Amino acid sequence: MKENNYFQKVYDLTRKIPAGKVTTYGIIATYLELGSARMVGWALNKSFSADNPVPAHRVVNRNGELTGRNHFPAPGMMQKLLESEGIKIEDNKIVDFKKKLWYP
DNA sequence: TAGTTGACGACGG
DNA sequence: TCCGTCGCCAACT
Repeated sequence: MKENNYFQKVYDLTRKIPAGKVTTYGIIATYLELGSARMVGWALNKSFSADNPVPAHRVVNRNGELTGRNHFPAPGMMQKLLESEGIKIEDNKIVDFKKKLWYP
């Protein structure tokens, strides 16, 4: 049952991100017309309490930095998951970020 | 009820 | 080019 809550939209969009791709808070915020990228981060923060798992590790900030990894159960989990999907991480940043970037 | 916080982004100096 | 500040809007205390 989908609700029109804005975090539900974020969850839904985030789940649509294909493996091996990533997107940014700004893109999601703009696409969903949230008005501010902070809302996206907040929604994902609550995603840990959501029933459905959300691949929040595929969402990074506009620099391609894994700023959200500190909010994961394990700090290294985010990088590990991304590497498992073929995304290389270097110094907490995504290598070839532009190539890995996914647009809704 | 009001104030503060927050996984960010854009702009100015 | 790098650092600092302001703005977004909703949720939490």
